[in-house]
Amino acid sequence: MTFTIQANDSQSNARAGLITTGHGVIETPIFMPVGTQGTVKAMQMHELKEDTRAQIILGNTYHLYLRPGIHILEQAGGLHTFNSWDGPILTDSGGFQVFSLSENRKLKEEGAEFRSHIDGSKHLFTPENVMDIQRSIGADIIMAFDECCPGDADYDYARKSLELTERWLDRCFARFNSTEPKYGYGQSLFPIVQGCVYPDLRRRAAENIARKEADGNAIGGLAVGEPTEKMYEMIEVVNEILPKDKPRYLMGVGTPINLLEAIGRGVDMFDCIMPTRNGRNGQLFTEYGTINLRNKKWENDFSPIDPDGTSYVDQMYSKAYLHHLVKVGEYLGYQIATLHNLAFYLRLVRMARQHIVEGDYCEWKTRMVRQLNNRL
RNA sequence: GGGCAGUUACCAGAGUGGCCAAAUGGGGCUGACUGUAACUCAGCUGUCUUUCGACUUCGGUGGUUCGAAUCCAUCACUGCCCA
Repeated sequence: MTFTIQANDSQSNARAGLITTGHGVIETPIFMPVGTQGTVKAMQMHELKEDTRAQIILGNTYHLYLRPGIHILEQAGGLHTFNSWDGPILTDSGGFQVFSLSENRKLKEEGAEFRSHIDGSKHLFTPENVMDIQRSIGADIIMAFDECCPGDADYDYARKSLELTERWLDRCFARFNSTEPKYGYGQSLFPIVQGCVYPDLRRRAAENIARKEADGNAIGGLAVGEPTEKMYEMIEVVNEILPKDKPRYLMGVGTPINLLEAIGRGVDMFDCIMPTRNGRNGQLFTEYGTINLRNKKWENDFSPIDPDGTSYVDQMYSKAYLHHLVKVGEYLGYQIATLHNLAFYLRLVRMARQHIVEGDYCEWKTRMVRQLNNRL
């Protein structure tokens, strides 16, 4: 995997670049749709590729390990052939499930012991087997196994959590470096900066990770309950230290405004469930603010879903029709809303990229943030 | 014509003397959702009031009772059964 920077913004830390993987090139900054269980919910692969113009999607180690199971993915020849997505894939390590399934797990030095949310069965995730599993899934970018520390953790907890994550990281690299890809194309391991909202912990974590000289670096443990300003502050602290010539991935973030703010602070990659889940729950994102489709006000608004939208659904269907589909719970409603939202997120990062290249990113961002804040 | 069962809020439906403005679903309105245990979750849904609270309700009317959605009488309507 290689990363080349094509343009730097003169007024901010924003940059436009190209990531080259075994499954093609990614133009950054980029948003990566989340496809936890081997599918971006409600989306066909051709819709992802042609209509939302996604360039890379996510999968999740924890979910894919439970179902369909690693042996099936190996028999299939990896996730790409299994799900028919021929572009790049990134897998999360299960570190986020250490956080979100915290009632069903036990942390130990060796790893995290989980109870399956499906059948209650016990499983142990270690840095080593998480690397092996991600080798078997065959993602182009695989993530270190970490503890995603809650945003409101106290300093002592955050420090201990970070120390564990750092010990796990060394074991991740040891395993990763002593194993080979299984399907004939390269894989890259991204370490994850933790440290909660404490600048000194974040700095220490970033310095440690910078020394690993990984193909790319991730910032985790943000947007997990801390104030947004803290998140921005932590991104600044960390990006001072993380190598400038490697892609930076802000995990799990976020709102359209979060993306623009983070891009301005030097982040290149994002993923978030927001466009997909919120879409299924009736929220649309547009350049002029968010729309709650369930609201009565849309029942007789026959204007297009998004006159500025680039996906065909934006012009084809009216807000009133989509309001109806969402209200009655029709599958098509979830599909249209998801497609629109993903297309919007991808268009947003393309616009960001273009303004970085053209050199007016900051002015554009200021204008956009004001609009995006609206509630329509 | 006779018998039986029933009539509760937008709908369905519980409640059969005080703990009832009345369970629970659905529907409606609003909100939440940030590396997906999420097509999920939360709040509100008689009237007035920000809250406390006040007021008006359980087919109609009239009773019994300190007190009635709940008991009695009667009328109306609905369903089923027998002629």
